[in-house]
Amino acid sequence: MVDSVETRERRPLSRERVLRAAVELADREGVEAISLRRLGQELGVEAMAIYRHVRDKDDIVDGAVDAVVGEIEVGEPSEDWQAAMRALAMAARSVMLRHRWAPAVIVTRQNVGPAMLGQIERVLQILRRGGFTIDAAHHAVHVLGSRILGFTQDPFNDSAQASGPQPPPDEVVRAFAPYPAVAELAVAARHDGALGGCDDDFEFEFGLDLVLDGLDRRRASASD
Amino acid sequence: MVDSVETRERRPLSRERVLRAAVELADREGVEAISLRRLGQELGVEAMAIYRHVRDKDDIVDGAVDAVVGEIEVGEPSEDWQAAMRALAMAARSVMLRHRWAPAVIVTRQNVGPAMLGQIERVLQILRRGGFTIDAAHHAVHVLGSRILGFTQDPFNDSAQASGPQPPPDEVVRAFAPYPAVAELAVAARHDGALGGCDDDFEFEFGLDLVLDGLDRRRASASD
DNA sequence: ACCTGAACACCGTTCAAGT
DNA sequence: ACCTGAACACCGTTCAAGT
Repeated sequence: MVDSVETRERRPLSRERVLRAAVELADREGVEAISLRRLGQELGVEAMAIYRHVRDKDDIVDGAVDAVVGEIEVGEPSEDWQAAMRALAMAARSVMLRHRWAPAVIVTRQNVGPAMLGQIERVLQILRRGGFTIDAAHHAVHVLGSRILGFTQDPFNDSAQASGPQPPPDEVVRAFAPYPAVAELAVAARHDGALGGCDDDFEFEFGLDLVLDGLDRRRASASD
Repeated sequence: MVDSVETRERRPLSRERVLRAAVELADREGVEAISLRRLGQELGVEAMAIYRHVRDKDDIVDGAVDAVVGEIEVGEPSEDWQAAMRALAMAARSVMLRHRWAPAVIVTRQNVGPAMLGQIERVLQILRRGGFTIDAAHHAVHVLGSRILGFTQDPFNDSAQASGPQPPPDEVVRAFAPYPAVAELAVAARHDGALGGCDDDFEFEFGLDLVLDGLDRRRASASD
């Protein structure tokens, strides 16, 4: 045993250890309980020592959220895209039920960590393989959003964030190298910024009409 | 002019005045900016004076949210339930775009103020008049949820809240007198608590399948 | 009756100082 | 190199005291 749990858990303060403590604390007492001082206490260290390993409190909360998203289990997706999406959604849900504070926090922040990006990549791949065009997959990601998946922010998201000097496409591709489907989408949606830069009004109405259609179909089938 | 804007706006501190200041402050600087001290400053009063008119900070935030929800304009709903729901959703959206901090806050808190209750009542009436059964309307409210309407909390909501000694049905009806459709639903759903007491797993899968079906239909129509 | 001052137990964050 | 003490500018909330 080269690296026992004990040695990994004890001594050297690390970003990972801080984030793990934050998740556990939030699980026990809610996100509100997360504070530098409290976390220090939990880790047997003075609060200020934590600043050596994280930028600030927001960094801790974002990191804790991404750690939670990272817990979502991911077997090889089924061939049937609906079955694959359903399995992913249920897996996401069971994780969020273990960390009930997480969905609300995800919805508040617009930070997208690597785990979240990984899940978005997974969703896009399932959809693309299922025959969705880039555009259709894009809209689908929005509809599935935080409500169904618990790991995408969105509601009334002001997509104005992604303005400013835009990096050239190839740079975008390089940054998103581990996430090819996300990169593909980012480039495709480039007319108004990489990812998140999209027509909010359209996405909203797309989701709205999808839901209204679905409800109407169920209403009809129930009253038959 | 019996009650000019000046006299209404100035002098006597009131709950309404506090909430209005809170909404304005959040609009300008985000929810984070809402604090007793800051609000006092804004109102030209010492922070502690505010406690005469609100219970605590949570009361202020909940009140501010309900005030925002109250801004949603509500003409006489169209005969066609889909058109009526669409109009309501768009009205809700435009309000939430004026108060971008609100949706995230709504999602966090499980408090349901009178304005929110009024909107739920409206939704239920539209659906019932559109031919939905109580059950179907119930599921519809969940699906429309915070994502579409911006004024219903829900995501991964632990419905365990409504346990404990249950008031008799007629008392529920009395409390919900101004909201007959909500009352109807509350009584109908009483097997596990008035409103919010419902099978979360079922609601989740209902919404999930509705969205997946809708996406599949659109994917198909796009690739034809 | 309504507002205030002072106090308590907390925050996030910085930075010079310790080892 | 890594952690700490002390400090700053904030929090929510209570309560005795002022008018």
